[in-house]
Amino acid sequence: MSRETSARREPATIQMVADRAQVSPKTVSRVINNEPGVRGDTRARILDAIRQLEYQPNLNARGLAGARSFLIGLFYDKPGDYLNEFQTGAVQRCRESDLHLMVQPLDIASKEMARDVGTLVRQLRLEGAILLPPLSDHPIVRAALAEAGVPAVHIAPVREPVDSPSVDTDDRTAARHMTERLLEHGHRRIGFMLGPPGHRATEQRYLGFAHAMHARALSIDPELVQTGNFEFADGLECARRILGARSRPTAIFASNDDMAAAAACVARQVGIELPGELSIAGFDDAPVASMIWPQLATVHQPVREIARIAADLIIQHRPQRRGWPQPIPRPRLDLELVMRGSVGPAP
Amino acid sequence: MSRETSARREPATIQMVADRAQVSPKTVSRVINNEPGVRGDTRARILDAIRQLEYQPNLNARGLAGARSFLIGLFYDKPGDYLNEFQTGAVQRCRESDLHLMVQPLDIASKEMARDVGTLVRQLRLEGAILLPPLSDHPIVRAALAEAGVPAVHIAPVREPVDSPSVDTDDRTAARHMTERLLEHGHRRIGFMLGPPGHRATEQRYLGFAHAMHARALSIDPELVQTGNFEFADGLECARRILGARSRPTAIFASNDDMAAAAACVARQVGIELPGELSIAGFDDAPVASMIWPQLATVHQPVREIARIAADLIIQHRPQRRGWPQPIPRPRLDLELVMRGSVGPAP
DNA sequence: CCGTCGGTTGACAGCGCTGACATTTCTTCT
DNA sequence: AGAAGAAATGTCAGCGCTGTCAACCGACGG
Repeated sequence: MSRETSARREPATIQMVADRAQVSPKTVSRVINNEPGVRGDTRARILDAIRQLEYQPNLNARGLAGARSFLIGLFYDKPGDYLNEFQTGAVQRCRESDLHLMVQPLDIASKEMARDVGTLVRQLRLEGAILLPPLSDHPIVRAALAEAGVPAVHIAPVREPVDSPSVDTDDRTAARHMTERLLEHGHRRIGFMLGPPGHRATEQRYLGFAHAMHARALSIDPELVQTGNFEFADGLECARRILGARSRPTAIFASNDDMAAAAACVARQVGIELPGELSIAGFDDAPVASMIWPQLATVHQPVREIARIAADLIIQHRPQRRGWPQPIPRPRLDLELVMRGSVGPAP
Repeated sequence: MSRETSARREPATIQMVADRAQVSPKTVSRVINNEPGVRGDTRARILDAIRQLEYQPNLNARGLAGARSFLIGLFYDKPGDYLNEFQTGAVQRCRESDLHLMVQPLDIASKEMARDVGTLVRQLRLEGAILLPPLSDHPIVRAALAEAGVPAVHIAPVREPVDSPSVDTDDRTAARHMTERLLEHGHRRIGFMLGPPGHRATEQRYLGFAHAMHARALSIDPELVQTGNFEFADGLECARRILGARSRPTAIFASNDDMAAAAACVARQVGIELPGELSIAGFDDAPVASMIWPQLATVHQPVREIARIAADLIIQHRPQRRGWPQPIPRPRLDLELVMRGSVGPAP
């Protein structure tokens, strides 16, 4: 018959469903949107018709008529495992509520970012936005979202936004615990690899580290605290500085796994045995943590969980439409240590 | 005044732009859609008005009226670096053409997949879909897409779909070259780690390996060829089998980097020195390849490039709407070897 | 028996834009 | 200058759905 695949049918419309179920389109609409005030048998009849016709409401039409979009935006700076996990969790949660996730990388360096955000947000009429760090602290993004009236959820912001929810993890406590573990293993000279400023993660993790050290009245040698940018390549440099210090540490605590892996690399290069001569701890429990040998002791981040919660906040918020509930929700999750081979007794 | 952020303006409509530019909405529409037949000065006037009003066309309305959606779907099975890179490239290309990317994980095991795809595709009226392996060979997904009449681009399918384009890389040649390098280094007993069946990648990579071996009249010890599933954890098992063989190989060629990393891990565990006693080569040039020590020799995949091409195929296809051009495009990219420390002379 | 009321359902307009086609304006040629 | 044709612009309906509000239904009380 046709040159195209044969089974291709035109999609059903709400009118067709209405006809079949002997009701008005409006009533079908009520059923689709789970509105109350439809008698049980009517609903059943409509549901039947929907099933038979394999009807799928047209999102464009729904959005246009209802001034909605069924879209949530996920804004991120750099791709990576974190994004992957987050995205997975967020998509899952969205699907449960008939929403869709638009991913949008935003170049944090670009000056056009405000425009980008505005364009996206207004074209798509996003119903909400999730900001991954370090975007969660970016004033321009925040402003653009606020101006467009899009409710935003901030993930691990350094400064909690007064008027939007945020989702956090207790990195500080976890870092303290990890440091304590190192101390229990007899380590006293411990190096720390900082992430780039502007990330809550690096701040909190260092604070936890410092807290544990000070609690034991141990001093932190500034030479052993170096700043990286959470990336492996940079971590190499950073690790070389720490391991090249006048007095070498017996342990290094890196504020993420990529940098920890870099430290392990450098150690190998210069012939330091792991974990015999040097213990290394990371943070995040990224895939790489278990892909190197010895495997990295680290702190597990329940990223998917965080994502689900973030998406949930936006979804829950929607029905009200008029600002967030008071007080503004700020869930904070606890973290778990994952001890692995990279940490051993001090030499 | 208001309790919300003050600057919040209602978005402009095409009518407002039309009024301001003293033309009809239709002419504004023409400008927005880059249609010909608008005088230069008129166009300029309209562009001006658009700028002044910061007008952003409502995608829902555009889609509804024009039977479009401005959406391209990216379907994948498992998240990972490949997805990350791909997504990045695809989003970039989409933005250049005013399109948006919807990401959709699809559980390849689930029996509901067909329904999921159908729902998504029909609700969103996707303008095109990109299938990442191994989805690119999934008959149910292919069928669901075809039934909905959504043009699809298949990435590295095992069997090229007759009626849709595909984008490929010449994995076979690259694998042959890599194997030749190993041979040049004096390796004769070489192990190979296969990926899961259903991936073109694993097939082609093995073929290239076998080709190079046979060209030198070298036999392949079946005990040294083990099947993994492209994942690290599984690679550990796989590597143990290979390294536990009666006669140990002097090199291992893994069909992806995660498994190669696993091989490196196992080697370390059992005290085999790298690359002194064992050389390892991977494939993909994933981040982990440079995050372990010694760094992995591997084959670089231009994933973003592939993604851009895939998105481009869909975008280019759109204007015609009536099937793909003949012959159906099947770009195939060449791959480059990245030699790194994990490969050295045979002992 | 009628009025009233809560619960259901429907009529209708319109969301913001574009397709098809009509109309106007400018060129060009005789 | 006038006709014919091309180019530019406009008119109008309608995409598929939902908000608003009106209409309807049956049960109940007086």
